[in-house]
Amino acid sequence: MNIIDILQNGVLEGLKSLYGLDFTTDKIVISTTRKEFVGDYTLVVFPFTKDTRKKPEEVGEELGAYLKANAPLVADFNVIKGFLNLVVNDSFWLNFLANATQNEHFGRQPRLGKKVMVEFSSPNTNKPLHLGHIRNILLGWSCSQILDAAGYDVVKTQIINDRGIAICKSMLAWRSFGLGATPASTGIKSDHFVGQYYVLFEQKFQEEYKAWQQTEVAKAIFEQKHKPDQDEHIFFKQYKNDYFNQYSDLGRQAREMLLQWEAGDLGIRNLWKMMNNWVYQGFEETYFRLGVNFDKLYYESDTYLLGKEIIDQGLAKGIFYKKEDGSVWIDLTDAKLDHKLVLRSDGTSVYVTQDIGTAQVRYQDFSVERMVYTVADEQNYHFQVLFEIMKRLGEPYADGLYHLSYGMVDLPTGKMKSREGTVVDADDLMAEVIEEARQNMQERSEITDLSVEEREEIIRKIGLAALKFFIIKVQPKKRMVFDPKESVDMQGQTGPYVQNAYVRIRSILRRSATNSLNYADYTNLEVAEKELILKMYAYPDVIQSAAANYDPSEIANYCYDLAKMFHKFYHDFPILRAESEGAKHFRLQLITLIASVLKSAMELLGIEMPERM
RNA sequence: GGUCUCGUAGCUCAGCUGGAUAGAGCAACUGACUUCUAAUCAGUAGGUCUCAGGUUCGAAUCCUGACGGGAUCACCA
Repeated sequence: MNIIDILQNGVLEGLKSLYGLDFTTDKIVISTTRKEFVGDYTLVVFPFTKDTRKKPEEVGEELGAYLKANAPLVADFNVIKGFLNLVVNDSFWLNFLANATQNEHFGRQPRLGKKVMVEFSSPNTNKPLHLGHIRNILLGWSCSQILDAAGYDVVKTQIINDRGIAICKSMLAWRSFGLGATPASTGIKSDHFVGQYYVLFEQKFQEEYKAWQQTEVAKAIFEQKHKPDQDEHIFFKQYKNDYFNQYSDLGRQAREMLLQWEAGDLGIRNLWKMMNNWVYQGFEETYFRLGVNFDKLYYESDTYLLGKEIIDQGLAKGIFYKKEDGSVWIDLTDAKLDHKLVLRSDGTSVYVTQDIGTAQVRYQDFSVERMVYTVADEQNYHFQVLFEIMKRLGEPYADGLYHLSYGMVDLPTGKMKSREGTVVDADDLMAEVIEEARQNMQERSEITDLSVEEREEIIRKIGLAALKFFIIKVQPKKRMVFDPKESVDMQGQTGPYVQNAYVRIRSILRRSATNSLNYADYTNLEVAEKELILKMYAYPDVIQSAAANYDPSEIANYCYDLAKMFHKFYHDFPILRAESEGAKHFRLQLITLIASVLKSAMELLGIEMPERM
């Protein structure tokens, strides 16, 4: 039982016995004591003043005395204004420390026997991964790890958007202008290779579009359709899609290719397979570098036709309705949403339809109770609609659907745009941040005795930690700013700072020859020592909370807090040269647990700890 | 315009279901390595928590409204 629960119960009993009053636990607010006051936990007594008709100080004194006499855990208390500060028996903390150090799974919950699927990354196969994907991947990955630690059986998945007009653009450009070049023949990483042809298509298309704008047809369209406040430049910028669909020769070829693909044209399918395989190879490398993997892959080319049957069934049940033109809709206005199309008039599926079908397939494949979709917040509306539809269809897992929505990563200049070449590439970014770590390392002498390989491994861990921590420490739903020109920080509230705390501890433990620890005579804990123990006592709750909120930033901030407390402790107190053997042994035990919690917590974020740095 | 979302120090961010004097880091300035790794620690300075109401013993936190940023409102995915 958690200590806060025990204290709450004690307070309940106290209120009953002292005043004959019954309260519910939600009125009993207990939090950790602020560090400027004496105590471990603090009870807010204001809520009891009304019923007891006593002053807060009086109630505090009486409750404190009761707890001290009746709750074995409570060693002492003091009252300041309306706050009752409780001091918990040191033996409780010493016990906890000993037990937690023994428990190699400390913080992790026992298996619940419940399955949850986490979807993340889900890239298009026409270009390489960028900074936006990195936020997505790190969130999805750490969420998976956190749910696993909270007792769930997690299936990590991604849906690969391997079909559609965008992929055809890359294919068309390669076929028209590639002259048979391959990643192998050019030595370019294979997903970047394909991405180059996507960019090339856009360039050629822009040229074509510019030329067309000078034609009589174009001028006539401008005259006829432009709004009063639009000049030619603005108008044609917005007209681009229409041009692509109606007049563009390249657009016509791309659409044709898509139709051939859908018809199963062998040549097109082979080209598609070849280029997609290039992309997959490149993605694999990037995922590997990032340290992530998946348990199951879904491909849009397999799922894009799904969902129609469910729509038919729902139509029979009256959940959907059919318009005269044959299109099928659902009315969600009573859920404050709009009418939504689910089947086109030609009977084909749209985006939601696919997602409805895919969700059902996943449920059939894994019988998961919950599904987490890691997708940027621009799709909030889509997921509201999807989840509402699943509820109305009465799917058994409908209540377990969650959209892990996150804000875009902005550059200081604004939004990233692939067309304007302002995208920060994932591979480049990782390379840069590792280079940054290498630069920093050159001013240090700590690991000069190691081999080149060992040093490189450490540098890699530090660089990636800086990048990952920077991104994960921000709450998912908030937009964040990333300046690629400014090097990623390695000092202060960063990944390397947390790693450094771990490394310092490992260094001490390497030097200490002691294997059996005996600190039975060490009974008067320093305030700083107790604070550290309290912080670690909270670790399991932090995991639970992060899992419940699908929020890895809670773990990141916890890591930073704990590392900060340790760094200060390290500075203020000797460990190997402590004032007594008891103190030394106790502190060795303490920092052993700190190291293990830091390592465990950072692992939940996908961040590796070096032994030295 | 409707809906959703964000607004805390110059910058990047914490602040849990309302609780004590709103906290970190970066940048600036100052100090601490013959002592367990200075990627560290300590200090100075920096705030009308966007604004206005409301609920409450108590509001950065909850409610309403305004202002500002963003997203979204396709027979695209």
